[in-house]
Amino acid sequence: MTERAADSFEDWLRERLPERGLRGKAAAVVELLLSQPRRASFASAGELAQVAGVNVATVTRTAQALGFAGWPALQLELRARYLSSLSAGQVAAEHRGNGSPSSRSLRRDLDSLALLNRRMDERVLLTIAEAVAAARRTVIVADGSYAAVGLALAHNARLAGYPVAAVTAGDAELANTVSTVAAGDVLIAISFWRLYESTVLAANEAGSRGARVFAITDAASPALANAAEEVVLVPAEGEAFFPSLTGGMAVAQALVAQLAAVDPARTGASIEAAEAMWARFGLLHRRPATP
Amino acid sequence: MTERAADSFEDWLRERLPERGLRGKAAAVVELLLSQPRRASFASAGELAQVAGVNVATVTRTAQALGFAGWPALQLELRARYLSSLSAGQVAAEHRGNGSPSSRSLRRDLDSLALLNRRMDERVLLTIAEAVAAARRTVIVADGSYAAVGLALAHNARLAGYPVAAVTAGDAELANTVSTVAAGDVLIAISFWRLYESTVLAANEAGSRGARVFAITDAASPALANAAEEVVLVPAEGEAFFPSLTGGMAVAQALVAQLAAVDPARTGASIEAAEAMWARFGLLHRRPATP
DNA sequence: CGCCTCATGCAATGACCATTGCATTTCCGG
DNA sequence: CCGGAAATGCAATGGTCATTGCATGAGGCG
Repeated sequence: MTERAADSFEDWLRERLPERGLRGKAAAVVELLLSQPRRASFASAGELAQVAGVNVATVTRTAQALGFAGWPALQLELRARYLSSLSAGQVAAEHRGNGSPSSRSLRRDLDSLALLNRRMDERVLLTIAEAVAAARRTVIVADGSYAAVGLALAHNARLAGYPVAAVTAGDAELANTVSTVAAGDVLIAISFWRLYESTVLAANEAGSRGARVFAITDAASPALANAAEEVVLVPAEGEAFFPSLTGGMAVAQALVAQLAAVDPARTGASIEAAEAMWARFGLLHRRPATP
Repeated sequence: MTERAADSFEDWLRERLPERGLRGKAAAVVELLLSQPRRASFASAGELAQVAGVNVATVTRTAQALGFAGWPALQLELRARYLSSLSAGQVAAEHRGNGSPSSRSLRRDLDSLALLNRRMDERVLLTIAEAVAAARRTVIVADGSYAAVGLALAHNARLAGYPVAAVTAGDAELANTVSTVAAGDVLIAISFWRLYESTVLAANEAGSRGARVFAITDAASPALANAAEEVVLVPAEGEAFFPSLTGGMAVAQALVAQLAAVDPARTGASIEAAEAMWARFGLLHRRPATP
């Protein structure tokens, strides 16, 4: 979907909300429709319910709260909007495979990354990179399967020469870490699909202690958006049950590239030091000479 | 669909026809798939049958004649191709950003992922997924920044219901783990850019103990290729100093998608158990009502 | 024209779908 | 804290789905 189309789609959907709003589970369904429009276009109410962690009846009732007779009626509208947001291509994609789950997964990740490229406001990435570069230290909060993105970001940011640590090992460590956060620090909260309570608490706590807070997420969760100075939205719609971390990893990669450009001399020196250490410890396998 | 995309789609479909061809009604179904790809992407077999003037059983049997298990399997492939044909032009046509490091990084990751989609031999992913599903247990070796990919793969494979562990914390732990590897196990070595000596040793050792060894890497390293039954090549060229893990993450995602399809009942039960546990521990944030 | 093979329709079957009434849970306001 | 209203889950229900065995029809060949 194009950026303008996405705004229009979201505006349209939010206009249909009842005046008193929606509570917990129904709101989760709406967020899922917004963050996974492709799935919403095809999936059964049962599948949507499973992904959103609600009962199938709630999907039906949410559709009705939005002014439709039921799920099929809502889905028809969602599908039409989703398809019309895709423009007719002028260049054929090269199609591979026979529709296996793995090839579908790769294709979906490609689509998500294309969307990410179109949507990304690089000033936000620049803001975050500069905040990290200027920070006393940076804490990245990421748990469960999101930990991978947090770890990669922290590891490479450290290689780039900055004091960045990822907290991925549970609530106790997170609480201990956040209790030391102060003004001058940066906290980056990474959360896709389902939002951990502890992540929200950490973001709010860090903010109230004067740290700058940023979020990398796949849905416009008000709880996290309220806590964060900037939010990076990343498509994370995956094949089957699992959200895809490919877009998140690409954002982590982009952030580090931007961070490395803030002070090239500092980053260069840090990398040289790391390389010297690798050589001293004999960590790397000697590649045979190219034939 | 564009003319060239239609030719490719049509070529693909006609290649799947049985050698002796199709007669009357089945041929009408195929013509309908070609002439109304959007309907083919969404409609039930019953609706297609009605439009084509055939019995619903003929739709199923035509799908089977084309090499699919049934209508849903064929439709999934048709849908993926139809959507790709709509969005592919966007992948190729739109270029964003003014050359900042972050936008160059995102762009490069998109190109890498497009390359990965074109090159990927999905039979290799299927082989690995089936090996993991049949294994006594699976060990993923990934260190340094590659740890992120290993952790994500292990975490999601466990969610899918399989005994998979990642070793990411250094040589001592790796040695201890490999010393327990035996026939019936699987070892997946993940290594990009620079190849850790310990990774090569672990792969060789596991192989000599009778385990099946697979590698996910960005270069055709003879040392690792010799040790591995199959090698998945992933473009990992990143912006600036750092290799990009985006392609690696996409492959991990694809593997888990394939793994989840090996025994859907097992994976479904595992996910249900995990969800019940999340609910019991009150881990997930309740989203507030949307205003 | 007759025979044989393959294609196709009919109908039974099991699975999944969406909806809704009732009971329970949750949230908000006093 | 309590009560009431709304949200939500459970389960029953009727409908639609896709598949497949059996019977019949169609087409091709001798």
